[in-house]
Amino acid sequence: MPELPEVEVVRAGLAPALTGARVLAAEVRDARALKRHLPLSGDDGLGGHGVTMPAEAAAERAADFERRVTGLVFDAPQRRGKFMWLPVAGAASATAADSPAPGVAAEWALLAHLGMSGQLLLRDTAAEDDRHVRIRLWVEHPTHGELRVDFADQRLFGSLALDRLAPTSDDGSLLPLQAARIARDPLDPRFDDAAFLAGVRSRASGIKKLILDQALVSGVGNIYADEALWRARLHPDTAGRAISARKVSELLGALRDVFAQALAEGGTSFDEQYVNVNGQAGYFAHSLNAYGRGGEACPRCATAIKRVPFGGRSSHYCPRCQRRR
DNA sequence: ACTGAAGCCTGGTTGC
DNA sequence: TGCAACCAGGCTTCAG
Repeated sequence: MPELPEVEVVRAGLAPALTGARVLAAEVRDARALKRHLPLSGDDGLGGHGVTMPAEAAAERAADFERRVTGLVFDAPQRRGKFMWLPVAGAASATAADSPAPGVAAEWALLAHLGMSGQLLLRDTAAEDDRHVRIRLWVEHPTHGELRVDFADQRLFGSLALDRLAPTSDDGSLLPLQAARIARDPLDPRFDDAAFLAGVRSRASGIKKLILDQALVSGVGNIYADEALWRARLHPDTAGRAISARKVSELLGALRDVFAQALAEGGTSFDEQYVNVNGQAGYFAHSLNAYGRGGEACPRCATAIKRVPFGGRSSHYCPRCQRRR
């Protein structure tokens, strides 16, 4: 499942091939992979969620995306939490013969969220189809030539979109509107440790719920939440306001450690749900101490790891190392 | 202001 | 064997 390390591996993998690349053509095979994409004109009346898309609206959304993405030239891929995007390069491209529709200029980006099972794959133009390819782009890079970018997504929780960029409030860097409320991640040099500490210690919610809140700290999903809590010896239900400042700092350090280690190992691959841009799995699954190890011995104290329901999914923790307060 | 649940999805697994 | 129910989980929306 793509969390920060997985998304970052994909972002870094796309960078050499797509920075400066130009979109030759686009094919939307399944408009459900455009949930976050809002057509410029002809309001289809959908917020993108909760309503089954009528066939007409789906076709219009697909056509709008294909038309507007064709001809775009990308700058280097960026990431905020689990969102990543390719900024559209400056106005130079907009004057070409096959220029994009008016309104698609430097302040736009091709936004991607991988959801649960999304993959961005770089393929040779002649390569066979991977499974579950929902959207395909043909691009041309000045030095690498032509290649395909395939967005594959089994469960369709992810999506691509053209989204507008706007300056952030802190340093004025550009963020897609849909990622505007996402906090920085713990590996970001500009991450605000003090704000995180204050945020955690002012809330009554359980600490696991808090670190899954992307507005407080981004990039954390179920796997790394369980791993960081295990490392910091915190019970997932411990109220934020009951945790000492020192312990919150320790947890932040644990998040940084687990992210950095997972990044170094190419991410965590479970059930072939996550692969890099070449379709290869990561190795961090072998390094997990708690997640997915219900019933197994805690690597620290040998007590059986507990698995309990948590908001429609599961929490894994050691009942001895991670005592409830 | 906060919490919990529903809804979006498919494919592998489990149960009958 | 065949089919239904269930589970995985990020994010948004809505009801309480």
